[in-house]
Amino acid sequence: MAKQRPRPTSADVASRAGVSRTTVSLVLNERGGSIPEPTRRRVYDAARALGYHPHHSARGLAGGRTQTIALVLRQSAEQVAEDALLTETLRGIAGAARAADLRVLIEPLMPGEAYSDLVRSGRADGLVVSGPLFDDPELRDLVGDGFPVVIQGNAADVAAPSVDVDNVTSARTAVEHLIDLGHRRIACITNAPLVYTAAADRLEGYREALLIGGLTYDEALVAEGTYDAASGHRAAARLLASTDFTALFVASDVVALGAMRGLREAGLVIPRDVSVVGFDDIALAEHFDPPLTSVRVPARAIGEAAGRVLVDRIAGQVVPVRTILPTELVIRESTATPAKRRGGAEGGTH
Amino acid sequence: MAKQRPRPTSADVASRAGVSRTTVSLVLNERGGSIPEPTRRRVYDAARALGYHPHHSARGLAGGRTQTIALVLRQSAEQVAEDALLTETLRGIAGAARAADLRVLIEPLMPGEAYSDLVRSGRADGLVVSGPLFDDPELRDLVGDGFPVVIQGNAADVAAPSVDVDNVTSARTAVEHLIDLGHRRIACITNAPLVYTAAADRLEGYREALLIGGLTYDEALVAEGTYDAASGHRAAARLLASTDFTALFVASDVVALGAMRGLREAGLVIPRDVSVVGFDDIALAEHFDPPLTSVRVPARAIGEAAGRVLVDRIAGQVVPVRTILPTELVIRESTATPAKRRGGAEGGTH
DNA sequence: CGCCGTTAGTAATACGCGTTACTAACGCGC
DNA sequence: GCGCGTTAGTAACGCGTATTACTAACGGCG
Repeated sequence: MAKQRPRPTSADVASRAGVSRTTVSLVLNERGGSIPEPTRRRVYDAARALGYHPHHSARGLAGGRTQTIALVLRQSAEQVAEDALLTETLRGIAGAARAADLRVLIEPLMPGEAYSDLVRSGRADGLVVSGPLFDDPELRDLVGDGFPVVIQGNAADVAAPSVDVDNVTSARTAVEHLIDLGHRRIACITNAPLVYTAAADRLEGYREALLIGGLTYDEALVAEGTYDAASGHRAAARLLASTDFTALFVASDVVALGAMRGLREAGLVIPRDVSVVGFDDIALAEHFDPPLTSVRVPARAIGEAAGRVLVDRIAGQVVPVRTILPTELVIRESTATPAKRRGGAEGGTH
Repeated sequence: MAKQRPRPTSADVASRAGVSRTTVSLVLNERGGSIPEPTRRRVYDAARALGYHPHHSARGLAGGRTQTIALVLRQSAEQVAEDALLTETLRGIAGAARAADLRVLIEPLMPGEAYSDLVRSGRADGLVVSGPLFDDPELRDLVGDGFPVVIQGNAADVAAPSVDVDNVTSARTAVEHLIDLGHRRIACITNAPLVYTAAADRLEGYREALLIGGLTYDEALVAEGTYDAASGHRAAARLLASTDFTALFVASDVVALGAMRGLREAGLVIPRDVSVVGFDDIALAEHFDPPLTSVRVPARAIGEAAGRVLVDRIAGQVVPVRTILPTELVIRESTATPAKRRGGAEGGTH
């Protein structure tokens, strides 16, 4: 086995085509504007005949480019595991990268771990950083040094281009839908601890909707979820134990599924007793029981946009500082007008 | 901005430490067994002081190694999108790679697209190929040439080491659970078209269980799913329209969710009227309504094992041809003993 | 018609940077 | 004083790309 044929080099192609290595390089990189068709063809033919593929490392060494971008996952393991949209985003990035003949490296990076090896060793030409960042001085330095970085999510205080949805407005729209239906006691379960900007933003949207709707924000109606369905289950139980409400906004479909289970276990029927709105519109949301009203986040498009912005940035072009993609509230059967009072003290203004 | 300090090279480290580049290389790669501690320390100190990171491309060019493995996703876009376990597997691979100081490149490869660029350009030292392969001559050639490849899934006719679960036995166990509960009319919805070995194997497990249980295999009880929940929904509707059954084995949790919805829409209650068993045990399965009995597939462990085998293979060690990881049937509330016949033909009309 | 400035087309060469033979110097034991 | 092991240095190598250099053909002009 292991034929180990010795990799054709550009010199092999050159001699077979009867030209110099320079010409081979120029032709194959489509840079030799002045090279006539016949020569070109000879080079292509020779390359194909030999099965020549330029040696990636050599090319990287010579050109200072690795044709690689890295997707840095700055989230805990559990968080990634629950991120139903990550695969889609990844595909989007890969697609955009592929269009520019780049490839994608995955770099899970626990908080505290450094980017330096990845970047300083010249392994990637640019970074898509996914996930929240409280304060990330190393990342800021990187950006300050002019290294191409795109943030997928809220850029916070880092001066890099970002791609995201408008979490505040999206959440507001979702909650406004509940208000429009006539709900007055609307609870909220966050998708993550509030140190994460996405979570904070969605909660802010919830507040804004209440404000606009003339309702008062009540801390007792807010519970914290942590990425997974189990946390939604717990949060729902907590809320049910301490207060009552006719609608529930959960800032993540995954968490919402757990919450729905919690409601059911309390004997409540969705949407008769409680309406539920989720966030993300994961593929499964449509098949929940009942199908979940949710905010559709265009994960694939986010990935594509992030990839494209990074590619452009690497190419030295001017790129938008901020790319905000639209969301859409998908209304399904988990939301309805509140049931007529079943005679209880329902708190708040009637 | 863009300070553009000019990357320290090994020569910089060498001169700062007062040694030669050779010594730097030996020390930093921990290969110079004969270099005394003081020299070693000087090199380390100099490297740290300068923030030296060996240039990846240069290293690859010199050493013929790229310290990179590629995860080749040989599935359609939709399939990947629905693969709830992919993220976990990816993390497993990344973990194993990291432990050997390798990184992971993602390569979505539509059927028909070639590996050659990736491999012949020396971009990766090895491949984890995920997803089914009907007949893949190029992959076979690669393996024949001695290129390190690990198959995640059923290796089929390719002579590369593989990592997988035993789909046949796992499915059999799941269906046996239904039989043990007393079910006699057990339907099946596949997770994918049967050209995929995993799908075929799971169906085979279903058949075996019936056989062992003394039941006859009835084609009318089998419907084909295609990765997503919607297909499960359709398949369930089809089954309900043409036959009746008291239990349903769905070879994918995602598909099962759709099927459950279909059952519900037909007015059936799970598990009272129909028991359902899924496959994969995705994180959400526990929160379905009712919580879904399912076969737990250790996705993370599969990824880790695949990564580890590949790493060892690249290092030239002898690796197991086949690694089969155990599954576990997780029994939840979606399965129960069949209801006493409520008066005759159950065919959806009660 | 011959010379010169161009330009097109291709070649020669240097370079990027770490690794790895191979080589040399050094100190030690015998 | 010789041989050996230890320790460090020299030089070549891997392979493409960028830059500079050169050659031949071509057009214009005197």
